[in-house]
Amino acid sequence: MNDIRTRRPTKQRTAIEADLERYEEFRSAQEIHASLHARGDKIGLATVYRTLQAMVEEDLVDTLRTGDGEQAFRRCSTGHHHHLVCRDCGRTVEIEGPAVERWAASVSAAHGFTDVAHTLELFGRCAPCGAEG
Amino acid sequence: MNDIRTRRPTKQRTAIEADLERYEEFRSAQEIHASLHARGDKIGLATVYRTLQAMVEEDLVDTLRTGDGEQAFRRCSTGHHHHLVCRDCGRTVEIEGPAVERWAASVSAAHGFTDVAHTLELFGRCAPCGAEG
DNA sequence: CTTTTTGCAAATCTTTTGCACTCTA
DNA sequence: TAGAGTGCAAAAGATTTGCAAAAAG
Repeated sequence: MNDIRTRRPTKQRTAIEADLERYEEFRSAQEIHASLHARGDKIGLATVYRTLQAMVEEDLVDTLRTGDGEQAFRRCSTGHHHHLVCRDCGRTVEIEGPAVERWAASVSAAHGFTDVAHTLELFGRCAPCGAEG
Repeated sequence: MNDIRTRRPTKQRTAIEADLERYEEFRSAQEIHASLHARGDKIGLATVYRTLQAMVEEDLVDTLRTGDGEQAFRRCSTGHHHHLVCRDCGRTVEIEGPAVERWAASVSAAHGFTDVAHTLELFGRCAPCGAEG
């Protein structure tokens, strides 16, 4: 296990951070890798994975699994929130749920659990897709 | 694309349905396959995948991705609920969250989404593990 | 007898790992 | 120079697919 604070600011790492900075939404490691190559940064796929994984551990990026089995990443946004994803077109809406946060905290406490985190994603069909479907 | 209604009730399909019936929680295809073999049903892994996939399309089973990248399945349950899992010992508590269900419904509606499903899991440390940790 | 379903193995795809090499501190 | 970080290719794991054999209608 590496100490997070000893990580070196390499060209690759910097490029990945910059790339993440340019996007708000979740993208798969493969997409980020492609994005980097498109910009001319020849970074190995393995490095992208390793760096992204490290960033997750450093709490610099959020991660989730797509319904497709891919792991997706995005830079940590300021506020903690969840997603409402259209299962047809992939359109994603960020939603905040203070109600859910409160509920999660109280339920956890009621069962004696501490240090609780949660994952919550909503999948549905957005208005446009529902109309044409 | 096959017509759902023309699917034949084979021994394998029946065994998988029976196995799903015996469990309430989500299990990976691999676990279900192992479970079947443990009971003496020698069903090919590919068949398990194919059948499970078909059942998802028929809305007979729910599916989600684990943080591990595996796809998990369970029979469509009568009572919808979530899980509070101890990240140390794995102890799992089933929790119902009418508040969350309501919240999810209203948020979805507010954004014009229909046919919305959600996944919600809580991960923390249970009292015993927190005490000794 | 015709068509669907199965099993097996090979193929895919995403992610991880081994290792020699490069670059930073 | 020593050790962290990288690239490449091979390895792992989960899931899918091709195809001939078996089973259902």
